[in-house]
Amino acid sequence: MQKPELEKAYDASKVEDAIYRRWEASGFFNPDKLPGGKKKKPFTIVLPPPNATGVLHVGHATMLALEDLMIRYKRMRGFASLWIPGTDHASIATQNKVEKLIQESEKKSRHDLGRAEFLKRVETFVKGSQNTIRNQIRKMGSSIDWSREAYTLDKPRSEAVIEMFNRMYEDGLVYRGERVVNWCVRCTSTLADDEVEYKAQKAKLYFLKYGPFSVATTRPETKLGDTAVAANPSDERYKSWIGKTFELNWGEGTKPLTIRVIGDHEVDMKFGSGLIGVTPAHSAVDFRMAEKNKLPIIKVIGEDGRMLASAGKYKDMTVLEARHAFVKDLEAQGLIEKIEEIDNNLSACYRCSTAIEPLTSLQWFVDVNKKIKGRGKSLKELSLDAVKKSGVKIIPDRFEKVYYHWMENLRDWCVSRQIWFGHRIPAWHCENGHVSVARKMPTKCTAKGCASKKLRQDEDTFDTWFSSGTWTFSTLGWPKKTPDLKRFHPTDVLETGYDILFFWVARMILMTEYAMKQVPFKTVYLHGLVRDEQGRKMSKSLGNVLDPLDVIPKYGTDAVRLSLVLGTAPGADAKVWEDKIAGYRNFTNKLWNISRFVLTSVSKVSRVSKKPTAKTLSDKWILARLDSVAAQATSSIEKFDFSPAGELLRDFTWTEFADWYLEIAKIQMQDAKLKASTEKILLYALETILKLWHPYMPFVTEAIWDILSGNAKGKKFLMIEAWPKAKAVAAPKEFALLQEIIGAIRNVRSEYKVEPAKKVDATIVAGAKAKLLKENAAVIATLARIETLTILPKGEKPKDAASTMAGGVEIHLPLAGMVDMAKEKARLEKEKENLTGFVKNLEAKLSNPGYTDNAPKEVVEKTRQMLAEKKEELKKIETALG
RNA sequence: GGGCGCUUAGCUCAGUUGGUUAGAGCGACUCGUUUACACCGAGUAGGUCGUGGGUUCGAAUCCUACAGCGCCCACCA
Repeated sequence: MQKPELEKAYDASKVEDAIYRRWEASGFFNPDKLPGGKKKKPFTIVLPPPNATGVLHVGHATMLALEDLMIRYKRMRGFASLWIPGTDHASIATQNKVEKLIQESEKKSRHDLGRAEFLKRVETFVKGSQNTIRNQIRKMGSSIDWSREAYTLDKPRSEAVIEMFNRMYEDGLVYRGERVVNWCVRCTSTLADDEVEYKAQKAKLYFLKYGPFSVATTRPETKLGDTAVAANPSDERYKSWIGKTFELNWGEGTKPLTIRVIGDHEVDMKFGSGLIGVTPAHSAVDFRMAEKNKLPIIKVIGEDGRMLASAGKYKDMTVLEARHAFVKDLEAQGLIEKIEEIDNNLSACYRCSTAIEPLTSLQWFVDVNKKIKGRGKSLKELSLDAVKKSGVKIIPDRFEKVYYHWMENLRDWCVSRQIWFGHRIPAWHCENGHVSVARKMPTKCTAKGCASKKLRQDEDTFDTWFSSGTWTFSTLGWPKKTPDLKRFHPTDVLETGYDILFFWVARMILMTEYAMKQVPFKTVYLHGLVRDEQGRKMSKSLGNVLDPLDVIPKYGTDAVRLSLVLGTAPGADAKVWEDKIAGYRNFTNKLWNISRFVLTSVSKVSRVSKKPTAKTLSDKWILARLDSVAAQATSSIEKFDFSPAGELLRDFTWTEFADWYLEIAKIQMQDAKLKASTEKILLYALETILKLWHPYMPFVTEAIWDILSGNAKGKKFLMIEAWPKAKAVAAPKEFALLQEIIGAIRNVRSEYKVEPAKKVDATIVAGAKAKLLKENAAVIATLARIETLTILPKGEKPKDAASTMAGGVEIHLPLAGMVDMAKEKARLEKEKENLTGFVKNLEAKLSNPGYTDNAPKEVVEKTRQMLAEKKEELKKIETALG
């Protein structure tokens, strides 16, 4: 065949899109279409569905790079690799985004548009987002099965959500109740406990005259809804009061309150005055006290964040307005004793940062503590068992503890949201106030003794995590018993950011254990946050956001992928910046040029898949290293150590293969006897290296593969080639000697400022190693740029020569006229000093019985050998110095 | 208030179960257009491994206390 032509520099932007199209057209992203695919063992990953709120950021790029790496690796290992794509409707996030857009462009609120029109707008927006996301996923080179794409709000997933809720309802795990919930005033919706964020702030602690007491509070306005005051039962100051009631009057325009004094062990005697004004409607803790003590509940804050009529003259004021007005009025009446500044947490909505109002509301809850019929365990217990007993492994494992802690303290999950965009709750209210939960709208009310036909569906929608919690099995067809579900569930790996361990990972485990009686995945691999070079979070306001779509055209997808995978560890935040990507772009180019050299210098380009025979020491060395590297990389990848495996591959490819073997191959190919075997080794090594790199940098490796396999019969994509199988073997030590000698000569040349192009003579006094060195004289001479290389078993140091020691042999470079003898002496003195220290060190060690008695025999033996060698070297240097 | 993580060369990070005088990439410096690659090659400099104590023949590695940075959890009204 013709010699292939390769551009001098690899230009990723010219080849990537075409390669992706060919991959996609091949159908191999779908495991069923792989040769023999139906019989292969499955390996499944579900893509954590990106929110349909817009574009993917560099965190998503990390996720895609890691997941594609695993998927491609397993595909090459012979698995039916299935990676399922999809998007998440992300109810609150998406609704907020669209509301903002409409507000900006049309100055209209969602209420101005009405539910139906608003939802239409959201759907249009989502379709656009999904297209952007699909395009970005393709750009990253993701070998994902587009034929199985899902969306959390499409029909099959909606059916799954409805089925899930109905089953839970039938099992008595779902209830509707009035509880204190986290209420976002801006979103006008509830939030789950973990959807609330806390921000440290300075707050004023007001000490109020509170009937006969003094009560401290940071939220005076809520005191208009107090129905009790709580003291620690062992607090001597208030003990006698417990059980008594008194009248509390906050002044004109407010309603007098009847306050009961209750005892509660949760009250901290040391905080404030040791008393808590109990506001059952606006504090979860107070609500529990109210339940225990059967206290009345007075709601003073409404769902719009304004005071209710129960707040008297403060009605319709916002919470903050009411606080100011109320404090002013109290001051006027002399009811404020003092004001202190304290540190506390402000709770805020995780989607819009608005302050959260705890308030009572009638909502749907999932009971996590109730034992499930026929299972004997609660959802919480099942979820704990999944990790403790059923073998869900979390990487890094410290997150297992975090998971347990969260799950153990989990409270009932409020799943209803007052959001328009999402799955409507499958519950219907009748005119008589009954509720019917069903899979589809019933013809009449299902409550006993009621047959009302006037039904309207609950206005609320589900928490977005209630639907994404079904992701591993709803994407495979549940509740239908599909072949996919049977074959690919449980999935193998869930790869996602540690920031959604609770939101999503925990919920998936909970819902899957319930619905499937299976774990959703066997391994959870958590990646960290991507930060900028200074370790700051990337954000629009800081202007430090790195957009994958900006850097891909510049450096290529492979370089971007490498920069996100190498130098990072699971669960640890990673820093990424443009120069780092540029560095990996250089490496892609290096690999390209390595290939360019191999493919253009061999006499015939062909596949060499079987390990060729080694004819020289260098051949033996590179083949042994190749085996070891393949074996080590494989075992690292199996352990999810992607970064170490990649670094090993990079060091091997660049340093050992390119800098050493390619240079040696140039020499060997000059030798007619070695030409053919060297070429074979080059092709074999290149082929193996491309395979090993493919999961990390799929584009450049596939591009080279395409040239390498030319028009060969049965040509296949590298993507579906078999992963190299190899056992680690020890590389010949003799090669290290060559490297040492060459390095030492280069070093001396550099010290004496011998121009790299200039050839000099050299004499090596090598003792027993002379034979070996003579066999490899060409390699030494060429790589060290020696004109006449003399290798002797014994000899004297020539005059006016620079000398050095390497691997136990003496090297003399008679740099006539170039050697400054004083300088040469100084250099040797320095080396002597160095060696003397080292030898002393070793001797001290060996004369210490504590060491020789306790250390393992091999270690001691190694030290002895080292000492002998170094002593020998020292002697030679001393001789040289005269 | 609890818990977790990090602290190794100017920067980003490796350092497996404690065992040569601690490594890599980038950056710096010196030299070089050797026909794969200047997105390159050869070489050099640079670290008492956050601090104090302890265990050990031996500690970057194990224990302990402390400091700095970061994160998570929690009902301090």
